Amino acid sequence: MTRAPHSDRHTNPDPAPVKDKYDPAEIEPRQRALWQEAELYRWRPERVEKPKWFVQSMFPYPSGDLHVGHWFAYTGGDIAARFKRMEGYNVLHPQGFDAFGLPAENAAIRDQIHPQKWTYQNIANMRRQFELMGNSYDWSRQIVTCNPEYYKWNQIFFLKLLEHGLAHRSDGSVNWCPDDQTTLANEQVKDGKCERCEAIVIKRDMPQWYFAITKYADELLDTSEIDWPEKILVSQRNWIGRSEGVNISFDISEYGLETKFISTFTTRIDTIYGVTFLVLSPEHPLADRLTQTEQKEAVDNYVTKAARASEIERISNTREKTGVRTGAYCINPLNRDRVPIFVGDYVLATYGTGAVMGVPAHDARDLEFARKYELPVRTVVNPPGCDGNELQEAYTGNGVQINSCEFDGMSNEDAKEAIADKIQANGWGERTVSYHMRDWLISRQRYWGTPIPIIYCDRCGIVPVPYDELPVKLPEDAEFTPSGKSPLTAHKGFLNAPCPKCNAPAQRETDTMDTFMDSSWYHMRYLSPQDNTKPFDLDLSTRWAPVDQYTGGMEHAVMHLLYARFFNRALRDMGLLHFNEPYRHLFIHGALTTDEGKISKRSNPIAPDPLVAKYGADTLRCYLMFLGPWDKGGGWSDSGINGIRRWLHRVWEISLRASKRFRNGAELDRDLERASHRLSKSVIKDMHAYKYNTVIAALMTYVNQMNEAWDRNAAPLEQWKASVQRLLLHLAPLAPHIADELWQRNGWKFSIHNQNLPQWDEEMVIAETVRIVVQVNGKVRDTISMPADAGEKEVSEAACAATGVQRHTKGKEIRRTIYVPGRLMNIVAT
RNA sequence: GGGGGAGUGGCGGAAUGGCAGACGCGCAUGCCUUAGGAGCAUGUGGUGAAAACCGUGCGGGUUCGAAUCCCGCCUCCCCCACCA
Repeated sequence: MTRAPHSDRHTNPDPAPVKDKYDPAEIEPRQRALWQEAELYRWRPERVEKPKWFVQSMFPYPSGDLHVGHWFAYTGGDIAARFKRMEGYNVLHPQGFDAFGLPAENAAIRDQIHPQKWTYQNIANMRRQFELMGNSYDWSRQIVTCNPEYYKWNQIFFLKLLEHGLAHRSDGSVNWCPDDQTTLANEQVKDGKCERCEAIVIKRDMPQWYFAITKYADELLDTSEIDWPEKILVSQRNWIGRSEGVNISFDISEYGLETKFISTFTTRIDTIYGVTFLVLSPEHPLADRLTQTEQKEAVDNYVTKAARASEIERISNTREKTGVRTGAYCINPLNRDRVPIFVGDYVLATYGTGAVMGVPAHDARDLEFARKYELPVRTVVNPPGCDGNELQEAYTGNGVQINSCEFDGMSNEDAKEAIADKIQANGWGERTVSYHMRDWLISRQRYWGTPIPIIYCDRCGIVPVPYDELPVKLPEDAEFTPSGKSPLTAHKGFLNAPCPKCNAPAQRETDTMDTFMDSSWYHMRYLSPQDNTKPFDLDLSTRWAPVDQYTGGMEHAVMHLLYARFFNRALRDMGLLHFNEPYRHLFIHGALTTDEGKISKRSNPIAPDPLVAKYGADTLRCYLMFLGPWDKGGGWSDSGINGIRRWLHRVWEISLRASKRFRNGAELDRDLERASHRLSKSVIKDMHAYKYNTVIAALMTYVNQMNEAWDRNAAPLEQWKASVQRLLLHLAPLAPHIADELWQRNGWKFSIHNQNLPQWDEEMVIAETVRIVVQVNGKVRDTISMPADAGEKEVSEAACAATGVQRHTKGKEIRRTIYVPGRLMNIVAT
């Protein structure tokens, strides 16, 4: 229903035809059609005269609908791309879909819809929603990772990694539902139970494929080639978790097993004389072997229970440290002490050697454990100034060795080296480096992912699928059962295949790859998305890589971003590309939240579409960016969106005002001129820092200043037009539709998005006179107005004479003055 | 538990050693209007008649000067190996 235009029934001082009103619903689709027709955002690699700028936002998972969280993330990326174009760069800004993953499979089970159909429906819908945003993507380069033309390259990379010794098959622990006989993702485990059948979930080992990221651990610690936020670099360093220490063996030969020693890793070999017990992880191969008959039942029960706890639970310091005696003992090689062996779940099988030496005096967790099981506490590093009383807390700092035989009296730092030397000399162990990072487990017991191109043959063993048979495609007629079991294991046509070597009946690998495989190299695929002869173009990649600017969310701080760095190096070492780092600059935007937490598909999506229908895409874009700094995120509420709409209406009106009715001034309006140069200075500076909220604030201020200039009636037409141009040019990256519409309505050449940034002149920023704040003893007492070029002496004299200053210096002696040129004068008086 | 970030008016935020609260929301008053979830104008941290004083989570410190730097504490949010 259309409302009657009431306004022209009444006296309107300046009646405007309806079509001159700002109507986003009319102009936004029209502008987007013009851009598309002109192929405005198509990447043109042949334009080598311009410097290149590859700017990429982390591609979305096609979960169904874009929510305002997506808009928040992708608007910022688009603004960055548009700004770089106006700075004169040749910009590539692509987009795609990270289309493999668990939700598609869940939908298949729940709604009996094929994951492929579900995924492509979602992609179509999200493409439509993306286009509403008006982002400057080159959609001709869209990639979809579940397309066989894409995942074929995952399979080829997998085989190449295997050939180069960078992929291996080893046991790994999974969440296992004993009722459904299937692997569960962490998110499918609710309170230790299977979310489908409520059976208690256990940990189970099964053979899985890994990539040898640990071989690159030290290289990944080198971040000299990348400009990333420090918080991300810190996260990656912590994740890699490099620590230097000693592997030392404790003698268990008295039990007559083929294994004569338990190896433990410690970074504190200086505390070796303080060892009063030893703890094995429940998964440790010796845990069962060493357990004495009378302890057997207790240990078995404990190990079964431990298999149910998650890793994060287990290493939590608030959780009580528990363990159980094995009844066995081992010998500390340095002092021949015989110490008891426990099994405890605060020790992780995956870190170090899966066994730790217990030094309760110098480790908080060990102390807690020792107190619980009444084990002795022996201090071996004396804190400085210690009076010899027993320590109340574990002491982890430096000090002097005591109770440590010939090392007594040394600093513990020196003792670390001396003890390590002695251990190496006697063959009890060796210095080693341990990493917290494990190899990258890529196997997933799922359907909706890249099939791992391997065939298992009884005679030939593990046989790679030959390159000319790739891709190994997902069968389309798979069945999705409520148990969640991988459909590939039940699909005879997929499972059974002849061995490529001996042609005997054999079976395919039914696991698929982690979706982080897809995202480890996708940026390169944007350069040649339709090329079926190679994964990416070596020449283009050499010229266009690395990605200059990558933006995304904090949740990818470690895994995706570390895997991509690893993968790039692996490709380099296999001769497939010639650079080290995939992403040169990185920007991590914040998250939009509601009272219920972070906005996401899973928790509380807020749909942008109704807001676009009511306010327009430009208003929503600006509103989201005006909420706060892009890297901080913030709380979502639409309570202020109307303010942005009002402002864009004012931009509309002020930009078209002169053509209707211009009140000409004769001379340049100096205040407006200064405001213009100041605007460009602050906008350009803040755009480089992604501070879009203050960019918008500066533009709002400028609109107010233009209105003041209009009221002064002082600006000549040319100056006014230049001001409108400047306003629109700086607005264009943020609100691309209205900026281009107004640009064209003013008769300027299509498109505003092909224009260069306005220039500014530092001399024009400086005012002729400056207001100087005058303080007495640090408190503001007056302000004075001075010529911009006034010297300190003149300012000081004027400041002392100011009435507000006089009042507070009367009867006092002026000790000194501090002058901040052009800004502030502080008078110290007592 | 570990790692990261943040605490400023009624609200979102600005200011990173120099006028605290830019810009906007909300609110108030006025104008316009048959009408307004529209538009325009003015005002808007607190106390106070004023002068002035107080004020950036809390307590201390450095400094001529601290939201900003340092020390100690409190609170909240985000991320953490099969969600992507």
